[in-house]
Amino acid sequence: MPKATLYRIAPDKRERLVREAACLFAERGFNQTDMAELARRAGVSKGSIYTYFKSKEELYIYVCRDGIERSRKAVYGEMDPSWDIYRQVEHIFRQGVQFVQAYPEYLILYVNISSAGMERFAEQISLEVEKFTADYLKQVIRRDIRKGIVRSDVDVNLAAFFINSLYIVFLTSLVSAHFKIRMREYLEIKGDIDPKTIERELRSIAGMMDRLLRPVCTA
Amino acid sequence: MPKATLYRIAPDKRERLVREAACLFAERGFNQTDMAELARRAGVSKGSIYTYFKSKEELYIYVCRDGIERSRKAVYGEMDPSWDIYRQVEHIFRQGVQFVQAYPEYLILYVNISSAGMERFAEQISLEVEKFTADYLKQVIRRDIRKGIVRSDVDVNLAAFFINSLYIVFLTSLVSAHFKIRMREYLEIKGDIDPKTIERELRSIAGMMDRLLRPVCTA
Amino acid sequence: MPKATLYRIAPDKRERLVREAACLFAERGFNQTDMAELARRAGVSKGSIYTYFKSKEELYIYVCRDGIERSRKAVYGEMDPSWDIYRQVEHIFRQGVQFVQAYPEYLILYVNISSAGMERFAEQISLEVEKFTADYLKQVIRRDIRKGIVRSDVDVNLAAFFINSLYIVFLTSLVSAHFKIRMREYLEIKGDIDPKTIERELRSIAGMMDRLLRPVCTA
Amino acid sequence: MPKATLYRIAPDKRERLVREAACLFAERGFNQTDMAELARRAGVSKGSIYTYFKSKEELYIYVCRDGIERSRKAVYGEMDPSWDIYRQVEHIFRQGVQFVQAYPEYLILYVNISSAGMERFAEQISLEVEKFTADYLKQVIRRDIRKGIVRSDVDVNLAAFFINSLYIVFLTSLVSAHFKIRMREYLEIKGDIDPKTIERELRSIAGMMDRLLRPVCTA
DNA sequence: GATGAATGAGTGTTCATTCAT
DNA sequence: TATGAATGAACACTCATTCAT
Repeated sequence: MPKATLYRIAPDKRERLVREAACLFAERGFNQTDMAELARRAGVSKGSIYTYFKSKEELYIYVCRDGIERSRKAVYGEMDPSWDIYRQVEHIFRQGVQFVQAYPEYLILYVNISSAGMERFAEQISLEVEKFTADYLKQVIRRDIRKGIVRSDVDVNLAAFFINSLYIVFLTSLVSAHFKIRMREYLEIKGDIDPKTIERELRSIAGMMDRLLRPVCTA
Repeated sequence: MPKATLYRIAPDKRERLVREAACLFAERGFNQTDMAELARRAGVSKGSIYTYFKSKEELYIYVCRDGIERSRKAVYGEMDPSWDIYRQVEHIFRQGVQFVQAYPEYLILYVNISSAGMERFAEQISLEVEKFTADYLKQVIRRDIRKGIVRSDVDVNLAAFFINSLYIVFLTSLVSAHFKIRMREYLEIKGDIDPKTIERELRSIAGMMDRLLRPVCTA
Repeated sequence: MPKATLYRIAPDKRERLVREAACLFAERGFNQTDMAELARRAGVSKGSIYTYFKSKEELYIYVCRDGIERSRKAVYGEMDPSWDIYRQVEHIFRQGVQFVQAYPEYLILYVNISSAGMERFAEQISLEVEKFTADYLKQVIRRDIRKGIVRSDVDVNLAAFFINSLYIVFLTSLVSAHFKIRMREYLEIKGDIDPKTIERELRSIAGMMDRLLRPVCTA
Repeated sequence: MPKATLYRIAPDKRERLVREAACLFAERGFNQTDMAELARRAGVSKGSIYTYFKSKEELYIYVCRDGIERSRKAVYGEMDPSWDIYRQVEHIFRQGVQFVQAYPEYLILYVNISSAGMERFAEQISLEVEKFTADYLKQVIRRDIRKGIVRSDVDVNLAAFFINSLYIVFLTSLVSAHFKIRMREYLEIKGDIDPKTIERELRSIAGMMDRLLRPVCTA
């Protein structure tokens, strides 16, 4: 979707532009981001951006897709598909936390797609983000039902939906002002949300997964 | 925070303005909402709005708070506090669904507070929304632990956090373009998200609550 | 020119309105003065002002005229017309300084009539302010030429013009930001313009008057 | 202070903009000048103006400073510093008159800096205008005292102040509605203020200078 | 391919004045 | 007579996009 020109310029330059765009869009939101400011930050001219992308909208979509890819690589990249669902989910959460702390901008972009007036972006992007994770989780759950390590009466779709919902809320609580305040209130955290708290949450989420999916041990 | 004038005008007029504002803000987002269009829709002059509110921002905050109040009334209004947590949570979800279907704009406003560039609103509003629900849920859970109908090893804060997270994600899936697509993908819903599907989800959520909180029946 | 209503209200109220108007107009200028703010400061309603005056413009003119009258009373009120021109001019300057320090707003209003976009006010007010002083000075100078205490080759009109010019510039140097800076630069005044400096200037001006008007003493 | 862009555009375009701005600001005053109208008159777009200047205020200051420079060139440009103070002052007045008749807008801008609500401009501009003239006059007066052609008991600062005051009032009488009316009243001028009257005034002012500064010829 | 000057529609807010009560 | 809610034109400034160089 970006113009061919984008791929002809120095990779460094492209990377810088795309990264600055992600940060700026995440900082201000789509509408409030000024193409001139972006150009300045990225060290290119306003005109140049328009030789790479047809419009601000196209750039935005490109940046979002790029973010999805990066996060997927970070989260699923080093995962062994043979692990059981419990280990995989824990890995996903842990990698997600790490990615989000290094590159909060991409989660912010993800969250923004749900906000008012962003429907046109949702139409173009949402399905591609969600399909991958949904399919992935469902397939592992199904496999582990067959293996007998997930209860057989579990509704696979709902389980996947539920796992991912928690994932989203939890990660968003690390980047959005609102969700940070919310998490602090619920978990009665004073001061910063530190690694220890996060670790505790992660373990507790693992516990929940167990309670929900693991067949009851009947002696 | 709004000017005293707001309370001196005909209630009909005030209601219309505040309702139209909610809908328009939810439709377009804060920044993209044009005060002139709002005035037109509400049947008042642009100048008048500024005799009720100091600024667009103040109006926005007023509308958000008003929405919180309305939703609280709808959700908690007819609830009997003596019910057990399971019944109360079910009631909350059911009333939430109903409210959100009648007035989706207010949930959209809630969701928007998490988007980029809205941090200043989060600072003013988030705590007041979240505190109420957090406190409420925690207190009921605690009571029901004492009553022995909730497992005593449950982390109260995390349980409340978890219940509310699901509540938010589920309701948002009924109003946001992105979350609708996401839910349809996860739950493999073709066509509209109909009452039957919702009912099924609600029951399944109830099941989850049970599994998570109910003491294991050891014979 | 103001409406009859103005004279039917309590004198206190009228005085307060007219005084606040003078101060506010002097502070902000005609165009930047907000009738709502004036109403607030004067403790009356916006509507009321419009029952006393047809328009902001009419009020402005009224306030200017009122200021002229007040300054005239202050400057010429206690002057003995039988004094010679030298004594009278000194009295005028001295009283002018005093008035301007007590009520700087009126001189500011006077100065403003010369600014861009105020021509319509000049047309209504300038002549009435200037005529009085011009006539007065000329007549005293003429009388004192006849008395032989002013040189007979003096151009009466120019002398009056000159005296008044100095009067204006000197007094304006006590109230206008620009003219204060200017006077401080010329007279190398550090810090505030204090009574001592003013007194020195006044004496020096008296000296100038003498040198210009007094017949040369040929022994 | 203006943006670098201003110096990169065609000089014609810049000159036209700056001249139209001077005229319009002088016609309407700072606050009443509409940037859209200025753009129209200058034959550029509103947006363009903002690529040259950060704000209306910055443009105003630029125009004022530009006017000061132009007037200085016109008044002091062809003056021989070796002339005595009498000849120099006469030259200054004469050139001032000529400049003001060709470009009345710049004197109007100067006068406006003294009006209400313009204090922030005074703070930025007044000193730079006044310092030059003040220093210049004082230095020539001092030199001519040493030469014996100015009385040695003259207060140099006051003399400079006085000369410049007359200069301002006289020139302003040629451009401001109020001061025109005033001068006509004092000098009993019917109809226009024509070159003959001006010439008469100039000579009379020269006479005053003599009387004030020239050592009394004691035989 | 890169630049950055030019554009002009768009927007939040102000404010003199009116008029129903 | 007093009030203050209502009005809507006005206005500074922004910004995505274009295009000549």
